[in-house]
Amino acid sequence: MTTRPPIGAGWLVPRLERVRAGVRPTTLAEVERTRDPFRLLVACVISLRTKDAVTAAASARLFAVAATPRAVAALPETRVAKLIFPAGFYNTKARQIREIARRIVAEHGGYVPGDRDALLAFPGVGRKTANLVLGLGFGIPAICVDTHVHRVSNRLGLVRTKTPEQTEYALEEVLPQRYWIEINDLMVTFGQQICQPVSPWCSRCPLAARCARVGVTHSR
DNA sequence: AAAACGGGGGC
DNA sequence: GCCCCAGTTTT
Repeated sequence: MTTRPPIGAGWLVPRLERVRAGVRPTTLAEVERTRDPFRLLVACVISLRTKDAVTAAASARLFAVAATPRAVAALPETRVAKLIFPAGFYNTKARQIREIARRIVAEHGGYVPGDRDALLAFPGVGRKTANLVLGLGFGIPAICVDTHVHRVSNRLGLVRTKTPEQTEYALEEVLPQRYWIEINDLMVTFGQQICQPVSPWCSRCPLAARCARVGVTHSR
């Protein structure tokens, strides 16, 4: 039984940054270069169970027509649905997006609230979406755990958790707060390019030396 | 904790 | 056909 030295942020983060520097940004990352909380919020809702390229195209079409809560709230639900097609769940999402826009206008003076509980109260918004909006849109430290962040964190041995919410809290203990906002983007890129769900590229992974490889049976 | 939601795209 | 997808909500 060999004890592996713990992976510290000072070791981990520069290597993840190198991975990200080596690849062209994903289409969804381009969308999320915006700091506009409303666009981030809507793009996040659209992204649910939908591939990032489809999400990026869908949100771009919607924002070309309506990019503010007031403008989106004024659109008929069917119009929103047509604009975000072919994102998965497009009917459900159209209703949610419009309802979110309506409530931002009615309850928050037309501006996305920079408050986690207020964001979570919107339909279709969970911790992942709320934390991404807080981090990227408001600069409020938050770790946004999607499937990539959850899988990668556990596979590396950084945390040992069952649910994404547990991962969020565990990562807060492991990572200094200054990394909380960027760690999501870093790990997602890493998870897409190297540490894929099945058959990850361990042979070209800059973290392989200290990876616990939890749950990895086949690799390249 | 597990299933439902609910649908296109890629192979 | 079958499996995947930068989750959320309900049972």
